[in-house]
Amino acid sequence: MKIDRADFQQAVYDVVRSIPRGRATSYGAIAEAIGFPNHSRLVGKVMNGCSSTDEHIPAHRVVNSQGKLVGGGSFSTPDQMKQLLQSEGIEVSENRIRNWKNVFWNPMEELKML
DNA sequence: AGCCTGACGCCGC
DNA sequence: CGCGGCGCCAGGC
Repeated sequence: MKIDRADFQQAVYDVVRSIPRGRATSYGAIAEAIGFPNHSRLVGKVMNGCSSTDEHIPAHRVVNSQGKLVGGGSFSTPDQMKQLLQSEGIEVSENRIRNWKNVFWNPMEELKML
């Protein structure tokens, strides 16, 4: 099944905007939540363009499955992502979220019942 | 159409 | 625990 760019992008934004402050999720989790388990990379692609949109997307709350802050390159500075997370109370050490297990926010658990 | 790349993820070493 | 390989799919050349 082919994926509609706009639809996929919208779905991703919708999920990301639903991420509570002080929490974070992963690309794979988002992809799974919107029904495309194998499209984690596309989620990343979409997030790459998040800066190009007017929607205020908390892109900094999206990291990889290890809780690592990959993607800092799309921010003003690589540390921007880290700073934003820390300002929300998320502890980050060396480009990595501490307590990732606890900080992780599963979109499926929160959105599947909608 | 073929080839390379990428904000990923998992498994092996 | 870091590194590398492979799978994944869409997009740019």
